[in-house]
Amino acid sequence: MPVGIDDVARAAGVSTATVSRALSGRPDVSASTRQRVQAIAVELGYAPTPSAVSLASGRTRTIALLTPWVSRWFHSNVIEGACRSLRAAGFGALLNSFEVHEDATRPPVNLEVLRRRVDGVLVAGMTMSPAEVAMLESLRVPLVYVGSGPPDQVLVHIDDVATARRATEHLLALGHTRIGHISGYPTEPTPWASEVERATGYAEALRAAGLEPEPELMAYGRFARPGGRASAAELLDRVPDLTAVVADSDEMAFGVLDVLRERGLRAPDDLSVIGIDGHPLGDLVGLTTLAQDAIGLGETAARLLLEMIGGATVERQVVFPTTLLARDTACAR
Amino acid sequence: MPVGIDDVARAAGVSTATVSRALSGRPDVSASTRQRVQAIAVELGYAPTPSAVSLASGRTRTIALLTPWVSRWFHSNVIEGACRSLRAAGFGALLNSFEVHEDATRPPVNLEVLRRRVDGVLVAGMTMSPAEVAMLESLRVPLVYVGSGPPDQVLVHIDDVATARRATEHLLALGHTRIGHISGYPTEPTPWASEVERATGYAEALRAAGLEPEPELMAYGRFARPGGRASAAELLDRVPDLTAVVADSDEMAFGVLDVLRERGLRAPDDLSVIGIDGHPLGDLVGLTTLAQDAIGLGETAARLLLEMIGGATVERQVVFPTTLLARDTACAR
DNA sequence: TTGAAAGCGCTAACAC
DNA sequence: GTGTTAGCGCTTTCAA
Repeated sequence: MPVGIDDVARAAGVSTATVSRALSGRPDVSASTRQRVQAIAVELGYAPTPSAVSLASGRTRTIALLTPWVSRWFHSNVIEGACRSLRAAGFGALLNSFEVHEDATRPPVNLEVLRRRVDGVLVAGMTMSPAEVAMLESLRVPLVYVGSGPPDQVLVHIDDVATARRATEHLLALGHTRIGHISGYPTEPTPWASEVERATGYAEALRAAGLEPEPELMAYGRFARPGGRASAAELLDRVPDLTAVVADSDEMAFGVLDVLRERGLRAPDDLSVIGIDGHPLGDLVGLTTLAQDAIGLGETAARLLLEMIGGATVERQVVFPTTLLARDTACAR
Repeated sequence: MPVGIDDVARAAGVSTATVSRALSGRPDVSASTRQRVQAIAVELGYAPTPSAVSLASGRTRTIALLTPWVSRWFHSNVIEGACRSLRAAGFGALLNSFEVHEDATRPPVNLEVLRRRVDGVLVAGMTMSPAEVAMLESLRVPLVYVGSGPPDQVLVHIDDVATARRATEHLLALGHTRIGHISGYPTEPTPWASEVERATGYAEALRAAGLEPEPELMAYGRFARPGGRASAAELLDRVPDLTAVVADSDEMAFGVLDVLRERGLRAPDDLSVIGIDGHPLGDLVGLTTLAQDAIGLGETAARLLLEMIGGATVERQVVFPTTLLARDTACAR
């Protein structure tokens, strides 16, 4: 029942080798033969068996999408964007998501499952340990990182240092001087993790304004709303004269607003809040934020990956701009 | 460099067949041989080549995830849940998302790309045309639908009729009599589409209260916020005595709130609003809604699919409950 | 430009 | 319980 390459070959009166060449668009086939073979393939409803193609050619027309979550705003949008590019190229995406514990430790990801299974890997919003990076590289397939990644790798991202600096400067310009920072994970040792870079940007802005970043102004919200809430509560309790806060993600900023509501406080009157992301629902609460184009990041990253798979050399870093959406949650002191 | 099955066979002093049997856990191998082979496989870092396994066995240990979007709340959570089950079973997910046009017409999905590529298919929050359903069935692999699907298929979902009825009843109980309904796509002909069922539930509730559902009370928001906004504007303009509205999704309800804000109106004072979904950010605006467990739906659906792939027969329908989250956007007339 | 034939790395009858 | 062997359905040299 399933029609194979030799059914096509027989019907076309050529060898299977010629069918293979004709259908995969290789140059050394006469135009007339190619047309005939293509017509017959369509007529017979022939489609190559992926595993046979992979086994024989070593190519899979599939890439791996590595991500810690799929339902968070950043990640789902990066995936959405990546799918767009992949679809256009007829590539599939093998979704690999990982259990992330509250303390940021994931079970060391077993990337062996990817070996010989994909033509490339897209790492989305995930800080890999050096061991994992090494493992990935041993796959010997093109690699693209989205959001953050080792500096010597192909990376599509925003400028995290500049973005956090800008967020902080926005608050400084409004006259705030006691500004908290809600970061990701407290123990993240990877220097290129976005939270580490954002902390740098925050500190740079403060210093440029003649202020010293103090440990008591730092809290860690693990990029999610509950963490944002806990961090805000912590900062509010610890720093009585706190007037503003920079959250490394909008979801954490929502958590900050939760605490304010619970305590009968209001943004921006009692606390100015600025987030990073441009979550589409931020406007529901008038969240001031620095917006990034996560879909665009994913789309671009997948496109680069496909080019690399095609043998091209691509620019090492693509930096996306960030847009200030000045809304209601930040105001002058 | 890549270690193959015969490297293991040689090192263990057995045949490749035995290695295959030992490693894939088949019964007819002596315990001692199995242990030895396993130890050597680990030592050598052997992992079977997926395409070779698939080609020889016909199994892929991969399922297809069909979804129109990945960044929408419902879909990303279903996917997240499905990934959890799949990960536990060592299965991969091939993500297939589709371009959906504003008018709900998608390019007829070419599911040929799935043939021989997956062991099963999970259809998430996507109304398939009869032709697509037929195509899917011709794949001859287990199929599970999440959200909505043909009644004779395995389906994991909420009771859409009952949920919409309950939402409408909630408003009726508050004294509302002019209640609008913001549905999905205006031209959806598939009887089992959630929006069709929800429209039924809405109508049932009205009739039970002695009211007649009127066409002028219906609008179509395509399940997204912009559509919800347009629908609300339309209803508000068309029905001067409108006092409440049921939105088929929380994202559309957010759009309704947008319009109210733009017009200087407020919920629930000027219009009571109730959504369906339980979007985690609904509480930011106090959205009253009927919540469903999208992650649970995905997790369960994937689990069922895996069981079916394993040869088991599973219950045809799994119906998840829905929870009323009575918050601020709905009040007595 | 085309064909013949040797694999790609594994599984599954079948035989022992 | 284990080995032998014939494929699985393609791609890709190599010859012609």
